[in-house]
Amino acid sequence: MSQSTSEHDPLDQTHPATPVVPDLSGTIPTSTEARAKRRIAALEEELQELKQEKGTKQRKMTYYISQGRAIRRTTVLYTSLEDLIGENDRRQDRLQRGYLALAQTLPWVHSKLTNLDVEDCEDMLRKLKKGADAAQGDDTSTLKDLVTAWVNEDFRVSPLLRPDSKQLRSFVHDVCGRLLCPAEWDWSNDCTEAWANYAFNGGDVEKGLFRSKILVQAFKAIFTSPSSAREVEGDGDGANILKNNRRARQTLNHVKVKTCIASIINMRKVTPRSIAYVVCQVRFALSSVSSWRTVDGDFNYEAFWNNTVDFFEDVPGPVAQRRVAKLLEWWTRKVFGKNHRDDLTPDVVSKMSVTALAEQRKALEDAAFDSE
DNA sequence: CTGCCACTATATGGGGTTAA
DNA sequence: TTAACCCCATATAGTGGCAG
Repeated sequence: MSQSTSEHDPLDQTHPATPVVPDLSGTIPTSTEARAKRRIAALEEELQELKQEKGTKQRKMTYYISQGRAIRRTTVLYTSLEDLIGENDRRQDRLQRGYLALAQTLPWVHSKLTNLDVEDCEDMLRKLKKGADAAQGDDTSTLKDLVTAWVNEDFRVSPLLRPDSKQLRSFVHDVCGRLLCPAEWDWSNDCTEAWANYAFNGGDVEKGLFRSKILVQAFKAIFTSPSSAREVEGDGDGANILKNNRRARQTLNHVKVKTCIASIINMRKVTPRSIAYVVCQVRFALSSVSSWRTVDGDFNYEAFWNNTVDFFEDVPGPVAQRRVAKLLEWWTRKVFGKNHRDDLTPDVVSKMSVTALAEQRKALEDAAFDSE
């Protein structure tokens, strides 16, 4: 304990109780100097790599052409390369939205990146990562216990799941297998942890998607409290976050309600990325693997996470957009209760700021390219 | 290819701390 | 006092380098 407190920089004034979310719409994401330093480091690395495989540059044309021969054979038959690259750029937006999500949860990071020098910056990021991984591990272990309890309770399974061992989970176990099974497949007619009532409606893929009880339970266990997860039922609201909360709420909320993760990290509504996080955690808890791996057999967690985030953030049209917004509202109501106000959080993630960041990134890359 | 070693990431139990 | 968050220590699994 003494160690972690002593590590706090006494000059560190960026630990405010009520952080101010920076306005990213018009500003440069990080200080030009710090960014330049990082960029230089990256370029130097690149240069070294290029030196090692010299010779490719002289015969640029033939090299490109001969390399291009592989594309139809292995990559795409009809799609134009421009479309392909455009698609990749679109996916890159996910990273930028990620930065904005970071700025939302840790508003002080933005200015730190601007003001600290490179070494302090690296140190900060290392520590942030440490905390991030630790919290993830904690969630994994709590869910390992809780998920067994929920599955045992709700499905009256005959080989009861053991909280301390994952041997019997995954597809070995009928219920786990059913919950894990991809929707398009058929595991005794109904599949997948994500769906409401665990039934997948073949006609409308989205119907009930991301509304299953176990997901809500897991979400509440992580973001409000393990005990609050017990009170998830049917279509009711999650009005009782904690018994302890009620009194505090009645006396109007000047005082912080009992600490739960959501209030600690200043999360006032359910976000796409938090759902994606929970979905992956639950999927892992239901599986039989004992250690996080990006790829588990045929299943790729990273792709799974990406797809989930894109489902919410990268929405094709206005109709789907409305549906997704509805779903997020449903989640927020489910987790925080129907009287919950979420309009206190400034909406940093605006189209404006994403565009601004995209332009800046492009300018940066152009500059780097020109300097070669 | 195999065995060994070093290193990193993750899992997990336990205990400290805190808010109500 | 209790529930729950947070942190630490330790064990274990995965990874990569390297010599034989």
